[in-house]
Parts: sequence; structure tokens; C-alpha cells
Amino acid sequence: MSRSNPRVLATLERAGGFASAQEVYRLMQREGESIGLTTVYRSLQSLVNEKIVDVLRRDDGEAIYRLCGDTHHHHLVCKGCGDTVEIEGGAIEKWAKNMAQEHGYREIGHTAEIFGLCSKC
Amino acid sequence: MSRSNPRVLATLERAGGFASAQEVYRLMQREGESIGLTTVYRSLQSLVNEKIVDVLRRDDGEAIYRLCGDTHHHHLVCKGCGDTVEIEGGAIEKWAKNMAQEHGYREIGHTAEIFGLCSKC
DNA sequence: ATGGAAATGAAACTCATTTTCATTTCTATG
DNA sequence: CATAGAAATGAAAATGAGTTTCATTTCCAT
Repeated sequence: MSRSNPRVLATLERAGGFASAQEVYRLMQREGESIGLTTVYRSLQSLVNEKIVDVLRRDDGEAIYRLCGDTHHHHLVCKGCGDTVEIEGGAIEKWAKNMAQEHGYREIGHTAEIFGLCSKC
Repeated sequence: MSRSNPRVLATLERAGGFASAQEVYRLMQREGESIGLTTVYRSLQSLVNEKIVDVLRRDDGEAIYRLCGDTHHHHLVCKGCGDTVEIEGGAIEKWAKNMAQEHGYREIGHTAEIFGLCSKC
């Protein structure tokens, strides 16, 4: 198993805590850091597993990685500019739990994202 | 410009109103329909432009197409056997609308899936 | 008919992401 | 210190979704 390369995390932070793997890679290259694209992907993957980083998808399907706080939350993403708001999902948690119970499911997880156009777009 | 091929729409309907382009294509092939992958993509694209169909993204980034207006529902998926239950999401709809309004977002859509282990697994 | 516009699909292409595998770097233990 | 095994690394090849190109076919309107 690979562990997350700290330089990747540092770069993601420097990028405003929001970038795709390719962007992180290009950024590191441009700043003269010697690293392989494979390692960038692996590190981001590890950061996701360690729940230090969150993955979302751009409209074109490219994965974007984003530093996130530890409270479990959901996202409100603008389809226009990609701006993201972290939101509480109390209602969702309950809904998920209810639905799961109703159908006899255990060890529940869920995903929920809202997307639309922000006031600026 | 191309127009949407009615057989593609029919197949998407038959698929439960919810499938990726590749799935629609494979389904048509399996059922002996003669069609090219390109046409499937073009037709789905047109259906999206005509707002007959909606696009979402799977977790792996693959685009999935969904009939609009179709009373929209969510899925409860078993991580073990892949069994899927379609569920109502009234609570989610309200939550999404509220959150969006609260942050000044318009033209809202959302995704929400629950996953866990079913009673058999 | 017939000429042009729209539709079609095979194949080549793009591009993000994953896999493979040989090499390098650590690290624990003798 | 030596050194063997484990983990990390990255170049290159592979994968797979989606797009583009272009030659061919199908549709119509005249």
C-alpha cells in the first residue's frame, strides 16, 4: 500500500484546496518539484481514504480533490463556476437511515450532492 | 445537426429510465438492434439539449442519462450483491430546495444514493 | 429522377485514470 | 556496517469513456 506523499497535500493546499489530479501534477512540475503523475494519483487516493480530502466530479467527469473539514457534510456545487458550498445534511442522514431500515439494509453510507447555478452565474 | 434517434429514447425507457451511454448501446446490441455507439452518444446529447433527458455522473465519472419528468427516485444499493431498490426521496427534494434557496442557487438538481448491506448479505 | 441536407457508423483520436513492472529508497534486524 | 525484505516511485503501456472525422447512406423537396 502506498502512503500519501506530503508534497501532494501541500500542493493541493497551495492550490486553494481545490484541484484535479492533473492540475496538482502540472503545478508541481511548474514549480520544479520532481514527481510522477502516478504518485500524484496514488497520493490523492490515499488522502481520500484517510478522509483528509474529498472527491467531487466536474461536469466533464474529471475528478476534483478538495480539502475538507472532518464533520460529515454535503456539497452545493455551481455548474457554472464550480464554486462549492459545504452544507449540513441532517435531513439526509435521517432519510438514509429510515429508508435503509425499512428495507432491511445495514452498514449504511450515502452520497448526496446538490448542483445548480449560483447567484453570480 | 443530428436529431435524437427514437430507438435510443425507447431503450433508455426500457432500461428503467436510467442508464449510461455504453449501457444503452450494449442493451441495443444484445437485443439485435443495429446502431453505432456514435449515434447513441449523439442521440443522448440531443435528448439532453431538448431537455427530455438529464445527465448525472456516477462515482466513477461515467455519465448516466435519466428521463426527466419521470417521477424521480433514488437508489438503495447493496454493496454485497448489487441488488438495488428504488426509493422515494421526498425529504431530499425539500432539503435540496431549501439549501439551494438559502445560498441563492437556481436551476437545481441533485443526486443521492444510499448504499449498505442487504438482509441477505 | 436528382441534388443537397441530415443522419449514420467505423475508425482514429483525446484525455483522465489505472495497471504493470523494473528500479530506487527505507528500515528493521543481525 | 551490511543487507534483505518491504514500501514507494515513476515511465510506459493499457484501459475506457467520450469526441471527431469523414466517407457513405438515407431522406426529401423540387
